[in-house]
Amino acid sequence: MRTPEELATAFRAEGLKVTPQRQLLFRLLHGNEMHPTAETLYDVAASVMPGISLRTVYQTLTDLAAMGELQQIQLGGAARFDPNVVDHHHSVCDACGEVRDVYVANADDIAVAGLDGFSVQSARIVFSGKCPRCANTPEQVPVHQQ
Amino acid sequence: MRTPEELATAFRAEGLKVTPQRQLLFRLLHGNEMHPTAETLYDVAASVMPGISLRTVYQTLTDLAAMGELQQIQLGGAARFDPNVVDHHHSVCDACGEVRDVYVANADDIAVAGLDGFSVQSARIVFSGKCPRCANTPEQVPVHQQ
DNA sequence: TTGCTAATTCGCAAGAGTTGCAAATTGCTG
DNA sequence: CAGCAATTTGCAACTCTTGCGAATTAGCAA
Repeated sequence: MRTPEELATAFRAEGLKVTPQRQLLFRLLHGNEMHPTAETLYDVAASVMPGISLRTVYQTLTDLAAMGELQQIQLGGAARFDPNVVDHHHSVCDACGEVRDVYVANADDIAVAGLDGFSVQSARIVFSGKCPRCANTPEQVPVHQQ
Repeated sequence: MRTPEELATAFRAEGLKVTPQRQLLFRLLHGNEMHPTAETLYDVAASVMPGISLRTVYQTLTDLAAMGELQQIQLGGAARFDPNVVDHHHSVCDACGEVRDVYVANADDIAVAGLDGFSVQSARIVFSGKCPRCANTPEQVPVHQQ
């Protein structure tokens, strides 16, 4: 995702308005590595700007995703949003639900059978397992949030 | 997923009962390559056994998934269920929503950075793009079902 | 600066997908 | 064949997300 300033320009260029709500969300998302859900982001936003609505957060996230500034991750439950649009993948801890970025070096080298004629636009890998923290703490209730 | 007969035995071995509803679902799922949702499967089941409830379909799918007989695929929208538990991955058509099985030969060879300490239990790849049929029919309304 | 207009915000209702619950039913074991 | 625990069902409730309409507001031009 680009900087809040660049996004402001990009939004105006598309005829979209740069409201205080959006500026706040731009700032909260920029460089954010927590893979927040709409609700999580809303909670943080609301603590800074009490009147903001969850509806607006959804709206802005949708806009950003449509502009390719955000990657939307579906893992079951609420969608996660990732401002990191560099080619990368994700790991998900089965115990605590934490999502982290993972970089796969030779992803393009994988040999594939079965997609005859299918034109691949993107490939996304999700690694499931236990994060270092949870690997040592066997029984734990999934939090599904950071 | 094992055969309906083997599943019947396996269920009884776990103290679970083998009801007509479950037997029907076992049969409908065995060798099924359509990656149905719970609702889709329910529709087919109900056409054969009119009284069956959607709740029971969810229940049985959950049981089978917990026993490792079914792979549950989250792509946004309703969950898909795949009785193919051989190591494989999936492609999803952005236009029609069709899900197909994809076999990745050297999936274990991929070099990964960023999962320091994370113990991977499974890796799932989803390829997005256009299926052969939709690649030639540019503008189409997504059906998200077969 | 002012006014206009289209975009946005916000709250609520509604929609999709899924799960909890309790009463009635039914496999399975002895 | 009796008894019990598992299952089935229907419904309500719950989570996540989107549609809608009225009130507000950013951005542009004069």
